[in-house]
Amino acid sequence: MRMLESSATFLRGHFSRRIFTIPTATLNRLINDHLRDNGLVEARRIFNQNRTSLDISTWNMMISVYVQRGLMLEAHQVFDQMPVRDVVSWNTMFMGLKKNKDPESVLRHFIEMRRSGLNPDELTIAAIIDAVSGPGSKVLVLQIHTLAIRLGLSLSAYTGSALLRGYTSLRDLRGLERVFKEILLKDVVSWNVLIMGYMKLGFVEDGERAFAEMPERNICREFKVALLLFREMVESWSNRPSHYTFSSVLKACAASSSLLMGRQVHSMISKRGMACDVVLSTSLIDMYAKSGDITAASGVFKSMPVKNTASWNSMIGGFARHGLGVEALEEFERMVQCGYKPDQVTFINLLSACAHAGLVEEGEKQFMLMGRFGITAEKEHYACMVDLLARAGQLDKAERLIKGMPFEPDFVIWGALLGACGLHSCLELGEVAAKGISRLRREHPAAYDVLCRVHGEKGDWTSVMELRRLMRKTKAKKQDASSWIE
DNA sequence: TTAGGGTTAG
Repeated sequence: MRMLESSATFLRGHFSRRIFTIPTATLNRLINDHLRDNGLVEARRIFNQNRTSLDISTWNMMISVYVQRGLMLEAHQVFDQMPVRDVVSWNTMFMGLKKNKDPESVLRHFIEMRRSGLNPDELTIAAIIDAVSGPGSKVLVLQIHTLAIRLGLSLSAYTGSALLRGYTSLRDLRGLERVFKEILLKDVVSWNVLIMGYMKLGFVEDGERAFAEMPERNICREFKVALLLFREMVESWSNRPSHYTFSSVLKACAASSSLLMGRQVHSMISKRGMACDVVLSTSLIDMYAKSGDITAASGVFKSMPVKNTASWNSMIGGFARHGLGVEALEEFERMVQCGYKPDQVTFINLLSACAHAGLVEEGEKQFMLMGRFGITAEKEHYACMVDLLARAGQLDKAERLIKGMPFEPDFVIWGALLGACGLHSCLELGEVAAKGISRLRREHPAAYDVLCRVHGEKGDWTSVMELRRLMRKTKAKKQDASSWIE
């Protein structure tokens, strides 16, 4: 460090007297050494003094350091002042914006990058795909995939894994398989993401249909394929399953309530001595609870030498799912006694446990006590409370709670109220909820259903017919698609 | 000089 400082003084001296021009390579190395040694202030000083003569790689490194420390404003400043930018400069910015959860800026910058005439590389494609992925972005994912194919980047495992995530988010099984086939050298990540995608889609879309079509007894078609892939991977030496692999597979087992496979994975984890991993154990609890085996979930939880908030949340959530409200409350008490700090999720789980078990008073009490732990009630907590009150038939109270909320009711809150109105055949409030949802310009799958049924029960067939007509009309509406990249 | 996949909820 002292050597670095003295060399900087030496160079600065010569520079100020304009005797020598300092070789760019030396300056670059000096700044890089400072950055590596955590000397950001000194690096920035040398950088600012010499910025006109610096290598593009040094500019990029400055941006990268700022991005890694979450200093996006500073990263932006350096990026904006660059005389020339290369693909690394753009990629580094994309990663920073992505980390900052700013997908719109990622896209804006991507378009700007294309206009500047630079071609994306595999890192660019991956960052963009991750930024645009989501159920409503079909056109974008397809466009970027097309671009990746044209540039020959869809063959890479790095880009491929992002594309796999993209197609999973579109719930596009065929797209998922096509991308996987395209990847030339599949690595552990490609396999993990594929397995995860298969499981997610298998559960949501193909579930019962695949189950019925299946020639064998206990495994749905997609799960069998995924299990075979998983075994293939376990057996191949270069693709040893890691913590990531097991965690993905467990999450997938949980999502598909695949207890059989979950147990197999559990024994693989134990055999490899990975049973102590907090994340894996938490995944195991979740898997067992979601597959219906709450005893096994509780067994894993009790055997954990180290726990964290997520583990407790997972256990409390498991009890909630099983309608074991009292157990959830008791576990929560133990959590607090053991000195763990509950977070937002803890209370969502706890309140939903009360809602499922009909423990109205206890739920209200916990809702009031949240502040003691420094947690402010957010929309999610209000949604649980609306659910709790409305399910228990206290619809007026639920409505009052919504009116008194410090924010506008959202889709989840109206949905909870709507569901309960269906349960208790309350037309008046059901219509309020349905109107609330339509004001958000959204469709609720149960909205028409609930209203039709309640109108039907009252013998109001004119309204039922009108609703059915409306339903057909909305369903027939097609989504507009437009191209705005390139 | 940039580097992807893991836990809890609704």
